[in-house]
Amino acid sequence: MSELPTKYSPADVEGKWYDYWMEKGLFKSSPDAREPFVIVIPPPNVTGVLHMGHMLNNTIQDILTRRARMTGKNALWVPGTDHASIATEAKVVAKLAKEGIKKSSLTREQFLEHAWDWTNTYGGIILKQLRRLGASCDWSRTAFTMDDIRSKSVLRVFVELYNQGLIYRGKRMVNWDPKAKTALSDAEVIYKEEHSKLYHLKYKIVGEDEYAIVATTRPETIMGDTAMCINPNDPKNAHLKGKRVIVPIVGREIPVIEDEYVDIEFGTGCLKVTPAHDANDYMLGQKHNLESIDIFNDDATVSEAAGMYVGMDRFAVREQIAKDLEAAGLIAKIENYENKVGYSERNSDTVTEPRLSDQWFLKMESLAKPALEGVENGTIRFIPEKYINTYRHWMTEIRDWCISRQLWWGHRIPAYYLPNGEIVVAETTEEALEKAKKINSTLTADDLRQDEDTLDTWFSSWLWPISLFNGILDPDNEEMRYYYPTADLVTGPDIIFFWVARMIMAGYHFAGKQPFNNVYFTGIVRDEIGRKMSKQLGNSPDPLELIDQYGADGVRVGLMLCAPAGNDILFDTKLCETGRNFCNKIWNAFRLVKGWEVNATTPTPESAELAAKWFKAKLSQSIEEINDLFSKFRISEALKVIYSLFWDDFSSWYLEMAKPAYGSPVDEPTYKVTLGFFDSLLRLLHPFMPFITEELWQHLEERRDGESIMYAQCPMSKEFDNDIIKVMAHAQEVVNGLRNIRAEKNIANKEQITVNIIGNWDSRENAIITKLANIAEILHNQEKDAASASFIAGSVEINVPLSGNIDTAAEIERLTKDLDYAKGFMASVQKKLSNERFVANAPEQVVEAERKKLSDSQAKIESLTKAIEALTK
RNA sequence: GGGCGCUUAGCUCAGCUGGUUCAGAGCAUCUGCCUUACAAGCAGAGGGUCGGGGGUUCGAAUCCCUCAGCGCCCACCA
Repeated sequence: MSELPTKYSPADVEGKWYDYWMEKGLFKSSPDAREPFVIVIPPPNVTGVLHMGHMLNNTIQDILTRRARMTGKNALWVPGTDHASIATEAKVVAKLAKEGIKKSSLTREQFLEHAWDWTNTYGGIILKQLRRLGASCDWSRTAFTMDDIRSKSVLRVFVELYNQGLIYRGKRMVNWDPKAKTALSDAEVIYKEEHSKLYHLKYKIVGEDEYAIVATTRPETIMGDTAMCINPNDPKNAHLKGKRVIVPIVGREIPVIEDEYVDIEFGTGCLKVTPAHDANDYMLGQKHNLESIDIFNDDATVSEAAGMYVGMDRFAVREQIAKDLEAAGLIAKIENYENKVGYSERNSDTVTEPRLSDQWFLKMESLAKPALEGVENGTIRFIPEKYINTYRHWMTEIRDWCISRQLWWGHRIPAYYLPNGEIVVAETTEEALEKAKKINSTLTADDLRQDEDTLDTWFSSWLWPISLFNGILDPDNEEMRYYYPTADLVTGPDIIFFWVARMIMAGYHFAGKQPFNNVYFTGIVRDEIGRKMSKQLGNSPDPLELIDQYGADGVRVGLMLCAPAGNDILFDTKLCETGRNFCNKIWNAFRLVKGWEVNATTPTPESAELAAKWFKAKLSQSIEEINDLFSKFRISEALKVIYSLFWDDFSSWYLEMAKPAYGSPVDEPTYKVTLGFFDSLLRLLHPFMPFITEELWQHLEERRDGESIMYAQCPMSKEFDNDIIKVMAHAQEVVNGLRNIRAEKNIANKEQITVNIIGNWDSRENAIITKLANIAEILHNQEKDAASASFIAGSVEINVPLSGNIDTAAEIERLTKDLDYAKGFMASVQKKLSNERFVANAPEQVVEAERKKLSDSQAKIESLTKAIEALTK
């Protein structure tokens, strides 16, 4: 192996092993006797490309899946994509527009053809990109929210819920996206704080020369005003009771109504009521039986009904009408004002418009109840737990879900209108006709008109953990029984309501059980200065370029090093360097070990034997720690433990102790035990760094065709010798002290030194320090040389006689510094121990520990004092 | 307006049920090394009154109160 290059080259390795895993079918899973472990992927947008958020998310899923596989479970990670109705339809519309084709000039069928073309061209790129990351998904199961099974599942569920009376159609005030020309659910509106203006408009009181002033942020909606409202308890507006006022410019007379909804303190206490364009006004309109004038078209241009400014855009009208009002002297004042403006989640530059329209809704209350219980009673665990609060809050205040969208790309609502206006709901046209015939036997298929709307994308993804196993269409199938409920869900907290909560509801409602046991919420990936990574800002590195540059393993490690659960991730490409460097470290450790010449007759040196004993214990200790961290989903910390185990304990200490002198062969037992350690370390590392570990594991010894570290078992911790760990820790302290003296006294590593040990000494340390600190001779309790340097390790003084000149003054200064510190330390311990209440109240162990501290520090002070005395002679 | 969370070394963060794993890690900085696995490396070093104030306790980074700053989520105040 010595001919191996000194640097690890991911490009030569990653593709090779991914192909191997695929060829040998190692990602595949089917039900068997083992315990199942399932993760379903949060389906990315089918036409999306991989960004850093996906990288993080999927790295975690892969780590969990690979680890489960290595602990004997039948691990399955199911991949798939989401049709993302609004986003995809918007992209297709934009593409057609570029080609000079208007959506309105196409039939639904023609448009869908274009959409499918688009999907087939760009679809699934993201899944291919995931392979570069090393994702161990069972690709043979790749699903799409609009494929056959998933589509049928959606329709089945719609019909079922309709029959259960949970789905209804109604005219409601909904959030409207005037660009996509569709309704949105409440969750799809994002409110942003904005600087706007508060216009104080003058409404002339009929029959008087006085004006009532109304404050509004939306003067353009005055064409839709059908009342003015005051609070009946408002003394300052009492004179308006029963009056009528004239809408400025429009000239329409409207009544003044009274309702306690109005905030007396806001503005003048007068509210203009526009029932068609504000949710609250709509409520007032219903209550007071007001006329409703819809002054906007579906694209938010002014409609004929407004009677003026027809065809203008809502924002242009606002400016124009402000000017016109000003000119007419009907504006009392204009103030700067901060308010929240709603934007469409998927068309982020589009301000949503409250709009009255016929939509389909799903009643949520009964669905929410078991879903809330499942999380509260711990059946479903949230990591981190803080999101339980968020979830509870939303679930208890849940509102009905607007599930219809005025789009073509999606699952068309399986509702059919009869000529008399009645509705039948059925999974297919044939069934619908049958049902319709029961109402009117003379009807034919042509008499039925299917609803034009499609369903919210989330109405398919909420079924994902069930529909992936065909659990909607065939609830009691083998896969459902085996794989459901799934183990872990890994997703971002930003879709806790959109997706997580709804999946839980669907899980209990349709499968009778929770869809998953654990939900791991990742953080949001931000750049070095804390900004969310986004295309617009251009601050998101291209994940594939990162992989080219640092290797998939390097990027994975880089991401995981900064990714504790639930915390945002400030991502810096520097971290990928750390990851890449770690790959090199592993690579070079391997070069060292595999480069050893083995000799069967060489006896095992004591240092190597001790090192092996120690590392064996250290390994078990670390495995325990790692297991514990994994059980708490502290994946980032688990990686840090393994990282340090490999770099510090294995490479810096173990290998240095075990490696044979230059040019000498290694003894066989040491070689074998070292390979064994390496094997264990690779297994521990594999979930995090799949490629390099496979490459080296395959080199470690001859492997059968089809064999892979993917199925090697994760090392288990065994009972370990704590004593040897303590002995080593002390020896390490001594070695560090000696290295320090070398550094300070400029003693080259090649130059051997003599050590004089004063105090109690465990002879096992001899071999270790001799090997690591290049020691010629170890003396015990010898008279100290005047020209020598000392330090204290534990309660032992380590004295190094220095043959050459020594800066006595500097040495005294150094030792005095140590002495002062030790004295101060002892004083604080004494103070504690002389405090009667401490001795009386603190647990025995703690007091005992303090006593030990005291005696240790006394010994230390004694040694230091002697050392200083020796120098001052 | 309600809720949640954060503030520890120059930077990013660990620090679980108060007490030798309590002041830590990585990166950055500085010093010395091309020591035959690794300069993408090795060996050292410096650096923090744990956001401010108060309290509980024998003992507080850790528990409580309060103030300040930051972030996120929810909510129909025009």
